[in-house]
Amino acid sequence: MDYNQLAEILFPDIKETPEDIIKRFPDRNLPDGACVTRIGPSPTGFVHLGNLYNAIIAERLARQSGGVFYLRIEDTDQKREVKGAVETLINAMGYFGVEFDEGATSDGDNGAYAPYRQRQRKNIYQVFAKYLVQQGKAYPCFLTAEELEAIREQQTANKENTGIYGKYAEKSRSLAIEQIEENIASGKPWVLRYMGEETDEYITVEDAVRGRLEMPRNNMDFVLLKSDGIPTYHFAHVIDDHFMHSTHVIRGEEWLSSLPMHVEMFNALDWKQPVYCHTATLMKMDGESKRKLSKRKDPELALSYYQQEGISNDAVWELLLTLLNSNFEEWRIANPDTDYREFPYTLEKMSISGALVDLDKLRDISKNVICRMSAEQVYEKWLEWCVKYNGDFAELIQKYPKRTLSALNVGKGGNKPRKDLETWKQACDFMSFWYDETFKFEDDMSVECDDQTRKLFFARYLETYNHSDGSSEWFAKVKEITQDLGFAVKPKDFKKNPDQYKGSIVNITNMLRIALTGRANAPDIWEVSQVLGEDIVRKRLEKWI
RNA sequence: GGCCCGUUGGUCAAGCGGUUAAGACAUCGCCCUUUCACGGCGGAAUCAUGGGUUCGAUUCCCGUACGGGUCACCA
Repeated sequence: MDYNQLAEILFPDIKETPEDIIKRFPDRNLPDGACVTRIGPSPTGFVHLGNLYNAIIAERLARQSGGVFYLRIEDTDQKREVKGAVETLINAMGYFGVEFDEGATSDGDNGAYAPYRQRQRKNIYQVFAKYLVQQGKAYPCFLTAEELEAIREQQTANKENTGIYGKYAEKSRSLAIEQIEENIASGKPWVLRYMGEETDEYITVEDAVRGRLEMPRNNMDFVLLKSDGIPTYHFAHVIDDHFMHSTHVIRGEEWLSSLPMHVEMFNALDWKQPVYCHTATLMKMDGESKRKLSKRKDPELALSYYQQEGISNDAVWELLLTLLNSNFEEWRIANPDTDYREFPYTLEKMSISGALVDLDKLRDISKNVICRMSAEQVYEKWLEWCVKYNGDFAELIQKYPKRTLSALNVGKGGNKPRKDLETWKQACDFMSFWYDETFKFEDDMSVECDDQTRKLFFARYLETYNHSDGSSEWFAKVKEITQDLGFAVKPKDFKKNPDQYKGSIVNITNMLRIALTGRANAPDIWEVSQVLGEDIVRKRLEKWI
């Protein structure tokens, strides 16, 4: 068989040579040790936690080494493409603070290795497809879907491996050049297959997160180019990561089983393999067992879930970092105020078993993240979220900016700040008592004491209330009333001799707190009163007399 | 089914042949406190399993079980 002739029949329009392509995409001029990484999502419109997880690794590796982090759109499957998906992806990543140095942008491409959308790189792939044909390493295959199906059935029945290899490849491989020419002339669809070798060799790959991997060498005649001339993932990955000069390929472990194909291609083209980093799959607890997070069953898989729930982007990032590097939490405790971007991320510390996404843990991280922010930052981020997801509350915040800011400062002083806010969504609920518009009773004060005591207390309280009292003056008055009402001023006294008192100061202050804030869980009463202002305080308490 | 990957408390995990098997979240108890929270102290709770190798295995090797992935002209 004359491979050059075959190549011309298959790719008459391809005039460029591999050398031309090599010239178009010269080496990157980067310092030693700089990592070039990327994410290569398919534009399906669904961005999930796993995308972010891998993106963070790639981003960290590149940024920490002074390298490049880019976005490549793997749109080789037209059927699954969703309009606007690239923009959705970039926005979602941007929300979580992931920015690209180069690559696809919402309206084009940015960078010297463009295009960054695979469908636009068709020509590049075909140059190498043609080259492989010339080398006798690839051939056209005219098998129909039905024929393929029949082969698969036969293989399943024989308990053989499925796929095109060995004797199953013979029919296509043995086609005479005249036959191929005729098939093409008559418009029969064909795919380009790699010429696999029958072999029982093993290959070893040093995976940067999993260590040494051993697997059987590829023996499959896998598809390089689909019938529309667009490459499969396998072929596109090899070509793109070579010419975009990726040093590290970070991807999920579901790619592990196709690794032999990729190794085969790098060898066939005599190119250097990138460092592979196969990451663990994110899992979820389902009843008794762990399972992979699924798009349909688990809303928390979608990145948009975290946005809707108002979970701060920093919190999600920190959660992922704790899953990614087991020493992150230690580092965080040692460096409570440092930006998480300063954390020295390493591949060696990566876990290789599937981590469970623990929403409890996320809440805890989120509390701490928000606690670390200044009131101004909280104000800004919370408002930003509200504008998008809770318009009513956004209005409220903007109607009372001063009060909101003061409210956010309550409990912040001292070295043991309160950690009331978990998420922006929860903040709307927790903060509702600061505004008459949203004030409501969540707890019942009637359990604290009888109606008469209540009336007496509030009457006395308001009578003696002086809004300009300091915290200790104010509390002295509360204690005085408490005592006069026959309640224990010290909770311990009540504990010791419950019969001697009608109750304890705890009941009184609980009642006061509920009257003022509508709930038992709220910050310091005096501070709250100061922020609320005398009018509101009086108005809320008067009704209980 | 073939091939591949994995398995330390409820969860995330440290651990690289000899440890009282870290730490975090959750949970429980106590303390602090005007409540709640915050904080502090403490408790309960883990090496899937059977064989080797070894003076000694959570750690190394083999088998088994369990979980996961993959076997497309999807990525």
